[in-house]
Amino acid sequence: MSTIKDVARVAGVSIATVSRVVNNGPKVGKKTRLKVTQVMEELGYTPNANARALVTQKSTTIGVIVPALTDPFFASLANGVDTIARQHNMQLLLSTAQQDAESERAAINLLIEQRCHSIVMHSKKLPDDELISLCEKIPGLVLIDRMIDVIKHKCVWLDNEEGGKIAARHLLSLQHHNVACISSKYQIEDPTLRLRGFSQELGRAGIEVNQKLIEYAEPNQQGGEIATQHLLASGHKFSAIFVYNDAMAIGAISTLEDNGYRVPADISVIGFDDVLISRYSRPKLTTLHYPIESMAQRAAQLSLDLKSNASESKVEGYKYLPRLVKRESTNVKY
Amino acid sequence: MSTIKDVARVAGVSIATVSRVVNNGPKVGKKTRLKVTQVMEELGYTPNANARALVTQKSTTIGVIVPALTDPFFASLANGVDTIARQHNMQLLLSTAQQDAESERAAINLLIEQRCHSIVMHSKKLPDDELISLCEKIPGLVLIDRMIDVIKHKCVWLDNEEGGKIAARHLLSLQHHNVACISSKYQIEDPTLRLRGFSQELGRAGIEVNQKLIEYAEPNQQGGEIATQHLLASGHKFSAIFVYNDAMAIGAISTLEDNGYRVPADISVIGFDDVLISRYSRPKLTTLHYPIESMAQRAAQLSLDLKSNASESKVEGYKYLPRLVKRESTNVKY
DNA sequence: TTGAAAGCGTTACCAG
DNA sequence: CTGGTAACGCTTTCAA
Repeated sequence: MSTIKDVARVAGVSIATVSRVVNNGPKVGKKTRLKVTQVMEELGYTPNANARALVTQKSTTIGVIVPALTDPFFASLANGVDTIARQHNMQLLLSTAQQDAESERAAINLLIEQRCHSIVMHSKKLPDDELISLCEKIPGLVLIDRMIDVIKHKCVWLDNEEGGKIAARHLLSLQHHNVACISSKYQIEDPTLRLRGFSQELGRAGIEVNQKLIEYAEPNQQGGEIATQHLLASGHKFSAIFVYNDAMAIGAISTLEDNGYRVPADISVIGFDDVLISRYSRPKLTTLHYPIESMAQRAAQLSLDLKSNASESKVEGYKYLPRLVKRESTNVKY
Repeated sequence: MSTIKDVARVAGVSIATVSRVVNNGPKVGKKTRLKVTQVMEELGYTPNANARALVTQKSTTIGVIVPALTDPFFASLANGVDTIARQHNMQLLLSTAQQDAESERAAINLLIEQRCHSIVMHSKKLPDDELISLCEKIPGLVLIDRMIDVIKHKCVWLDNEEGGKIAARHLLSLQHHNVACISSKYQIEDPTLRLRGFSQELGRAGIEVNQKLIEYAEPNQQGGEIATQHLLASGHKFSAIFVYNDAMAIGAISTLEDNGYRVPADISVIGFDDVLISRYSRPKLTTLHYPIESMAQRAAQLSLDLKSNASESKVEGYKYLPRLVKRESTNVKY
């Protein structure tokens, strides 16, 4: 791979001149510029970004940390960051982290080694204090889907509690008073908050969620199926289910129908996230839209801003609200 | 951000020694090593990958070029590469390309600038010759989902034609003799090959596909809906449809049902790709599994191999076969 | 308008 | 076992 020196030699100029041409620098004779351009073409010269980054101390790369791209939710997240990256002629450097602290730590370290311009990180497992000191060390670091009060201004998150409330209001408006819940067995923040908001709002209407009608399972389709079987087996009556996410909701619907219940005629089901499949399932899923792609764009933009004018940006952080998407899986209680 | 020099100074040793410690090099006194490690910790030192790459001429990054991560198909592709990357302690550098030559060209250039270790590229629009010369220039470049004979050994692709044949055989085995086809209006390689294989195999059974029963549309759900409307409106009889991809197939099913046809009782539908939604749709989609994740892993591994022993590897390239996944949308003709 | 040279943070070779 | 030093490919003063 030819270097700037090769070009300089062949073109009969100094490397400084070549550099100027490459960077569209000013003060280059028209003839020189032409000659150099020609030689670059001829030699197939491509500048070395590493060398550039080294001397300029700036990279054209935005780091992203997510669990895995196979999950459409995280693919959208990455895609959102990519959108912003492209607008700034930058590229994504992806570092995937398992769902454990050690792995998240490794992922961020790799990104630091690469000296990314800035970083958008999805971290559920690293403790607050570690994230806080990381934020101190890395000006362009932004946390997505996580809110830590001290570093609020570097966070972009969803109001999960409000999501639960919206779901509750929707079900209430459809006259459902006996509601079941299917939550994630991994009681990290999100499921807890959603459930809390949901219960609170029902409480305001004078309805208490029967603890026996709350099931905890793996947050996937199968988990939804199992949880629903339990619910059904419990013998308690309910006319609607608030489910932790769409995959579980689809599992729930499938089990419900297998047991002779029609959705939404007999039982209403509401999911969360509004991932792709919720539009393809039958019946189409009523769910809460999680604007992850916009949030990711916001996060990416924020990371860029933080890096450039590390001083200002008095923003309080960005809190997003989920939005009810009424489709077919909920209906007024018959 | 502290550098190797800082560490050396504080630890009272030379940078050469620090470098040895960082790289777990041999010949370092136990005490020295301890001291240095300590200082590194203290200063929060992280080696600079750019500087490293510059001097060692090797990067820890694998480049990937795909259209966009929002498409689950490409997300899986990226994920496959990531899996291999992780096994080798490398990271993904993502460069997204619109579906046009200029954009693909830009994407690959960015990756070359970054001096990735190797590259897995999904390119549908760049002309063969350009890709061929690119392959000459970049030892670690591998093409996925594309087969160019001259550089076969750097390609990983699916046998689309065979996919069409498999679909034909399946439908034939279910006694379907009047079949319609829905193809993509973008007659790039894939749809053409699938259709060709399909027709050929039917031909072998003495059945000719009625040209009036072939529809071309946008390769998405809506396209599938529109194409199906046309099919229905044409007045021709058919008991099965071979659809270009799953999204279109789902659209087809939905239109069919809206018009009073039951799937598969009245009409069978077979898709292609086996993306996530095909398992969630109702009825669950019979389709041809496109092993994109394995293929991506293979491609990534190949790119790594090509780079290390550029000489050997007499492989003829990797051709993958789609596999029939029989679910619920096809059935024997009543 | 151009060139010379310093230096970015590392590695790796050669001495000691 | 340790240190000195020449690269790696490039940008950016400073002079000319």
